[in-house]
Amino acid sequence: MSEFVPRNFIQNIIDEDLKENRVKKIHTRFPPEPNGYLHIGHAKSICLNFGLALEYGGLCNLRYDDTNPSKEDQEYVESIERDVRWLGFDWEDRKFYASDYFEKMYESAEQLIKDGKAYVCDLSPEEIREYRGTLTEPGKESPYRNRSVEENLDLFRRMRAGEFPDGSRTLRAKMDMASPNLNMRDPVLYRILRATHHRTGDNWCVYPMYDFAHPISDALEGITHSICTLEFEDHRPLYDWVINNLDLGCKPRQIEFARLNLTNTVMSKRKLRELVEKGYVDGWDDPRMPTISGIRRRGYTPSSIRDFCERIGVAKANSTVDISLLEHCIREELNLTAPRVMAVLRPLKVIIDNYPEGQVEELPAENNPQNPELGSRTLLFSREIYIEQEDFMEDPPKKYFRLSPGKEVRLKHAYIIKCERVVKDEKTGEVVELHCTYDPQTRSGLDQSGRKVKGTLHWVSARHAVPAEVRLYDHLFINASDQAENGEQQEEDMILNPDSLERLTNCLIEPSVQGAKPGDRFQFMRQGYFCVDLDSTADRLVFNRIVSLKDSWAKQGKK
RNA sequence: UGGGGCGUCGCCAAGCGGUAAGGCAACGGACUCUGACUCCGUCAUGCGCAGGUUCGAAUCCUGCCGCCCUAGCCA
Repeated sequence: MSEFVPRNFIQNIIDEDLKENRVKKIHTRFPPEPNGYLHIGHAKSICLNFGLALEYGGLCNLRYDDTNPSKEDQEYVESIERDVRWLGFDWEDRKFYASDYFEKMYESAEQLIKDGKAYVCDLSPEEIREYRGTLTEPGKESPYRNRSVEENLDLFRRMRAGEFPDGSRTLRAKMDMASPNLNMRDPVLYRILRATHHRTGDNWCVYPMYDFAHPISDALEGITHSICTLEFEDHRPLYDWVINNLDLGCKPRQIEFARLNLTNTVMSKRKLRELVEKGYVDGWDDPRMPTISGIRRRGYTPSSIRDFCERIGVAKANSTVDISLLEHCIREELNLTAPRVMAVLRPLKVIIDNYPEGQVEELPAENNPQNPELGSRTLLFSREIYIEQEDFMEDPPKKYFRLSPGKEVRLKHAYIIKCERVVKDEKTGEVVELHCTYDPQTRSGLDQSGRKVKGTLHWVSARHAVPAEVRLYDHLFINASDQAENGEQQEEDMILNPDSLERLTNCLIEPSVQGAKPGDRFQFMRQGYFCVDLDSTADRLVFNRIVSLKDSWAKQGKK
């Protein structure tokens, strides 16, 4: 984990608020709408809000912003809680719902009416739009704007009582139809909506709008810093208006920051939903998805995500973080914690002609050279083994230091072997088998020969290896206008990567992985970090590639 | 077009008038029984542009330019 912890502008604001005694103890909240699955962009917000509370010895609430029953569902609240917990944060007994405050919000609305600051408007949605004006022209006042307090109160109560059809009337704040900020042109506070709410059922047929509900929820919970994304910047005057025109005993401060964008993926709920619904991925938790559930299934650790969120920083400039930073974070952690194991993904048979038939040798192998505490295991070596197809080339390029005819390599933790003969399929010409000889003097740890070879290969014993399926993942999207020097990548410029998943079903892995459970992580030597998938069964393991190892040889090839 | 916000290395991002942190990526090299890891080195005379103030400006002022948000009874 990095020790580098940058201070961001929000921390500066909080420091100032503390210093000036505007607040004594900070209190934040993470306010998702339960209408979809959380993604890594939400993780940034979660880490920010809970992280700030932790850092300053304050509190952070979990609060569902459930003011629109037509879009929300209980299914989502469960997944949200699982995800926040998985990330390592705890809201203790502070799980709230905006819907908990519906009665209080309703009372607040009546108070605004009594104060002459809100009115019931009979304009249709289309009319409201017309009356709102445009970016350059001021709006017109609603003909219902000057109803008496009594009439407004009566109408509003009857709205609540269900006397009017959906959409027929609204409660609006009396602000300024000429404001250059369209949000201030008498915004709607309440609408009539007959939909069953996931918590309040059919108790209500009027529901508060976000702009009214959010500041009230914040104030009621004693939130000191209400952190949201940039698009709400224009709503801040409205947020403040609600806070200042109601006596809620608390004046939270709204602060906006830039949401996270990542290269090679999409983040909008709409596009993620589309991937799922059109079957481009297997579900919300498909390991290629940037959802928290997808990332978790892929094999990322919570700590690597927290590290990532810390490293990307918090600022107000729109930005797109290179996904290689995320990959760096998980590699860095797993390098220290993941046991190493040998797995052959695309097997090529090797027969060691001078190795005694039927002999099996036990070879000791450390589980993690970076971390001796992870101990060691015993490998089984025999006459027939498998190596990786790409570790042999009949006609190798310069600087290829793997196996080729007449050349030598070391088998990791075992012997140096030499390739003597290549057996090919007569029809296809495909290499099907290699015959090699080994040098008994070169056994790892006991090597007296003093011989040096450039290449070291991973391998498995044919008799002892266990079969497995391995799923290789690549970026979900590639940039169509690839490597455009102009930097920032737009979601629109991206096309689905047709090779984002490669399923290998004939993999062979050393027997020590037997008994591994879903979620267990390994480094497959020379290949990458892998995680046992949920699809594994008692007799067949399935692995997800979390991330490959860096590969400077592959990079050579691209030049 | 009104209003709001933002422009510091390929990507993030510090910096708050005293002479451009750091991370990722990239590129060299060392080491290596993982072409991994690790280590060493390179990578902004420059902070959107142009003027101005100042002994001194990424930081202050003026004017431009570019990008994002905004005309839901969504959040």
